[in-house]
Amino acid sequence: MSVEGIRPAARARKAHGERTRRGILELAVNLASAEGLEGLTIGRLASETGMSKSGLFAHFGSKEDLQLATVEAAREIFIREVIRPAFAVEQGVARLWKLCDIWLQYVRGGVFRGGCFFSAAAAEFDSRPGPVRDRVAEIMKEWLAILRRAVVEAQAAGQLDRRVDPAQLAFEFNALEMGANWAFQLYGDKQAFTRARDAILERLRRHSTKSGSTALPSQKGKRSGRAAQAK
Amino acid sequence: MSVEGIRPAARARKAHGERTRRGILELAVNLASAEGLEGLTIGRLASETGMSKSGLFAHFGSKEDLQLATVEAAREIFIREVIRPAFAVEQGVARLWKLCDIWLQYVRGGVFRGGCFFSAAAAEFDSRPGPVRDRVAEIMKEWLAILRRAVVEAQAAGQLDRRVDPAQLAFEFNALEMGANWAFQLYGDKQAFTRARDAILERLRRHSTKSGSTALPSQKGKRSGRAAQAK
DNA sequence: GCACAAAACGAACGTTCGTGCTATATTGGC
DNA sequence: GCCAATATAGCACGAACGTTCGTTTTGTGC
Repeated sequence: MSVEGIRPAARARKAHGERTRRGILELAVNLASAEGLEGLTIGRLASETGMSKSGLFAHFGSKEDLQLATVEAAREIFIREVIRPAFAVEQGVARLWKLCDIWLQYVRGGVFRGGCFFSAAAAEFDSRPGPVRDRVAEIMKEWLAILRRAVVEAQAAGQLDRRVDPAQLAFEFNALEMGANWAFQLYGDKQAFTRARDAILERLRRHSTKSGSTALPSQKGKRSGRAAQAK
Repeated sequence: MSVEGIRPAARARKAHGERTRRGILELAVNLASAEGLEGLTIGRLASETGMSKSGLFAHFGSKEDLQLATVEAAREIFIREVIRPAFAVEQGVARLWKLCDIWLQYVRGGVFRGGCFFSAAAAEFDSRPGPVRDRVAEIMKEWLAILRRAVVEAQAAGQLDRRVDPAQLAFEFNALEMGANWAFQLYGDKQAFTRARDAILERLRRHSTKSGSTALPSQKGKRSGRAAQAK
């Protein structure tokens, strides 16, 4: 049923529909990051796009499918905005640092209206079993794995102390980032980004070998590091 | 309107109602920690308590009042379960550590079905202005202030390096704790508690003076610290 | 220009939500 | 044991939810 046995001949055409679908999802991601994936209502989304409820609904078979599509769209944005730029940098401490730094910028810069989409989605669905929860958990595991791998690569390159546990460091960095997101969303506290940044940098510096620490930004005055960055 | 101009004469009596109200809120807190404060529906809460919707509703003037009362009830539980036990310990590094340790235990032990009530509530309401959001933000600020003050006291007692920024340390500890909560809720990963614990302890030890470090648990083998703790 | 499928629409469905009204138990003070 | 206040129940409401249906518009291949 639904969109399963697609349309053998058509399919290739799919002229206009794909574009509107993209447009819908773009809006959906932003709405959901602020109001939650459950608070993302079809009526609201319809009026926001200027479409009718039923017209919009036809693009997805059910609300759950809409939620899953929204999660997927958010993942692509995340990859484009965070992962890709960080992977443009060479392996090692440099990339590890870039991953964290860009993440903080991506939240601070308001790529999503409600802060990190996945932090919000994870909190919302962590007690709500189902495909949405599963997919969100999977995606966040991907992110943690990327962080962990970056640590391992930095160690392999001789830039990071081999005694640090990659999973432990990934956990800590992720926690600090999400902590900054939390403080910013709840209090509008931009200093939280500096705090997370400082904490991560401090840890990176402490465990870096001489060759690794050249990949880190130069140490400015202890206080408030790079406050001028995005001002 | 609602419960504003209360009941001048009565009020003092308030015989039976208070008990049922307590009972309702106890259930409400647990439901809300799992399904969210918005997902906490009056009908659901009524059937869960065996009351009628309207009977239950009469205890609170509106859903928002119910949410606020639920938040307050959660705060009291948090104080009883975390703050009070930690304040039974003497000021200084010992209390600071106890605050973090008990927090982790309180989440791990499942005091609330859905993990830390306030992490969930903050994530849910951070983009939803109103009294509920304000109150939640206020309560979390209290918590951060308690952490910060514990750091200051430890410094005043000469147990902690005076150069560390109390707000920074409070931010980091809080982030690590919430990170552990996140990992546990999403993956059931109990190791996350060990990770947060290790990270916090490591930081405490590094900044402790000789007299301060005696207040910390003895350093067991680097690996997995106190895995046996609650098993 | 005709035919046909994709895309969008408008109206309605059954449910559930929060919230009022009104009536009936239950209770404490005299 | 009565009275007033409190506590709970019953019922109905308007709105919003996700979803379905039949119809109309739109766009292209022949």
